[in-house]
Amino acid sequence: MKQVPDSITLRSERATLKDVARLAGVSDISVSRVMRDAPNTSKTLRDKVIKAANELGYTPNRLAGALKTSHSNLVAVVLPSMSNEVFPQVLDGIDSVLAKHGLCAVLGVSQYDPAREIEVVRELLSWSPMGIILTGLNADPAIVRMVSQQNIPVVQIMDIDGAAIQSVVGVSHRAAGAAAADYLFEKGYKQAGYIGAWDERPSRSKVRRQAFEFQLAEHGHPIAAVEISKSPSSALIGAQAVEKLLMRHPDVDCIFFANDDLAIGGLFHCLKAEISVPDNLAILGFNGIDLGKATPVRLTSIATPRFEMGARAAELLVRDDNKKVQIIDLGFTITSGESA
Amino acid sequence: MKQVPDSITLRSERATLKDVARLAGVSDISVSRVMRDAPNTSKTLRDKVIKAANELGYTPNRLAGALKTSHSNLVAVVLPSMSNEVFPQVLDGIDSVLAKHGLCAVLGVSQYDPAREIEVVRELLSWSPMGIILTGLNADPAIVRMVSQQNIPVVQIMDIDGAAIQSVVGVSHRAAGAAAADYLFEKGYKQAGYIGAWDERPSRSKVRRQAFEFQLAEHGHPIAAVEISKSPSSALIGAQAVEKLLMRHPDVDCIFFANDDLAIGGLFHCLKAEISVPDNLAILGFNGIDLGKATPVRLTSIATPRFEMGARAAELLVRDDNKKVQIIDLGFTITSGESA
DNA sequence: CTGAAAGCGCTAACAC
DNA sequence: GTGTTAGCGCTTTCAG
Repeated sequence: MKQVPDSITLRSERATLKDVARLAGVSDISVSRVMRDAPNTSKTLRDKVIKAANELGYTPNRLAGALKTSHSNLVAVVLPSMSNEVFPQVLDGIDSVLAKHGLCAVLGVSQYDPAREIEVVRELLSWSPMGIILTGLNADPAIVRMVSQQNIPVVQIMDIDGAAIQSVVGVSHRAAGAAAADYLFEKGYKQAGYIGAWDERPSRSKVRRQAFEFQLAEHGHPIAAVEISKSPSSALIGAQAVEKLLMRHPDVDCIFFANDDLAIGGLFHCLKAEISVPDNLAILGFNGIDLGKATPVRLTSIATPRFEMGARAAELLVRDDNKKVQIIDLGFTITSGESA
Repeated sequence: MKQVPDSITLRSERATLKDVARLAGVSDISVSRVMRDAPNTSKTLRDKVIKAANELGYTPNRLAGALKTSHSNLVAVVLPSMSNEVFPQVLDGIDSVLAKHGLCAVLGVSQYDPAREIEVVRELLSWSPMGIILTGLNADPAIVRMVSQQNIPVVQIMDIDGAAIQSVVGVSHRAAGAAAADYLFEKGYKQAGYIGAWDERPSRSKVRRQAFEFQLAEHGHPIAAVEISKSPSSALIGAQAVEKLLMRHPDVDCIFFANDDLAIGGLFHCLKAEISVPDNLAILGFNGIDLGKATPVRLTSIATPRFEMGARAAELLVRDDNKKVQIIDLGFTITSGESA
């Protein structure tokens, strides 16, 4: 089959460093040096190279560069879910810092599936990222092994209660659960309920609930009712759960929710059913999302610094030069709403 | 400086294909074939290779593979923002499809900054992604040039009103704006207001507003009030904007919002200020987020298929084999709430 | 300050 | 079915 000669077709293939070198009349390596802002390049050389590069619309091929140097500007980010607002905000924080440093996030979403998480990590590591961010501390041994072999910085986020691979940026969910119990106790509530969702797949929510229950018992008022939905969290599920819980336990005077989505749904249910909040029923959320500041009855919640968590994790990756392992507890704050 | 001999230290460097080949007693290429499920490999060979690979914890180096073949399993995804719930949901849809095909998203967030978007695209393209997903149709010429040079499938999402680079998956924001006007007109409202935010940085919102205004005028009831906040969208801003707008234009009987965050904030304001919705003021949102289904007064909104938009875009990238350019209008639906 | 040579780890194209 | 050869595009030596 006769082909149209390449020299005549104008369809420009991606220019390589060699092309730039030829056009600029210098050697390959000089182009490489200029493109990387390496030292030892004269102004005249730089000008020639940059002119040629622009003319060709040259984009360095990071594949080749990274292969040679065996480090890339990619950062592997493994998150369990994208469907509530928590992890996008964490990712936003991560990206905000990576962007400043010319780094790039490669994303893996495990959907809370441990087997899938292993595959995702394997996949991401095959790109020789310069670092990896994992969610949670309960990483599978296979994951621990893989990331350790790569000799790159590892930061685990969200949680600080447990054994870390290297560095950690998170909050104590055990402490948060206990704090919820303390808060409600101090406010004088005696019949606490708890509402969760998605069968507690996010294991951190389970830890919070258990700490909550434990601390309630310590105060002498053990938990009165627990309602865990099978569905993923949403306001609608929260509303339904409150209705269900109150039906079975009308004496409950306060509810701690696994997250604000559920809590806001619960709040909406009360508004509609004319249950006075917090007088008839107090509502305490978890996460401290912005929306809670705008509800007719402002939501009281345990606020976690999600954006900052991502940002700090990314910062740890970036300047891991000297200082090694760090455990950073970002803490939580109880936001003063009107619902509890 | 004397170094500890490598042969004595146990710190395992990352195993290469060669290492596996040596251990398995076969040639490099055989390992390569097995790892890629390439044809022409006997069962015995496969067993030997897989055993050796597992023993060494071998992970293929995609950098090298992609360099050689000049196509990777990376997909570049460029989004303008991560801070509301729209784009995370789109990303969720994208990832859900990519994951099925062993592909991996490399993320770039432009923060609605055109200059930054160019840099982000350049950065992402330098990784030779197998395809790229861009947000919106108003791509900078520099971006058009760069992606065109790469000879990879390009899918632009969110919008369909305009000139595409290749394929498009989105909705017509012009039509959505007009539909909002029609809907409110048919319901009998005569004094429409509009509330937007963030100086209309998401240009699609501006298109909606303009179409809304145009269509209102067509119906003989030109827009009565417009309030565009400088702050990013949030429920709080929506509440404040409604208050401000009503102060200046007490006669307004319905408001179309740039998005549901603002609309829900507006709704909350009305609940608090005891403005009856929709009797005293009708509220129409945009996006159709889940939360609107749980509010005490359910939100009427123009729902867009965000997850599906991402998913369909990813699907176009994956099986772009034969069929070339496609323009997919996913359409919108007016969700029947109680607020308008 | 600039260039020449070598090779990162993998895989297409061809032998056998 | 399996192995050999060559080279993807870049950057790290090491010379000049």
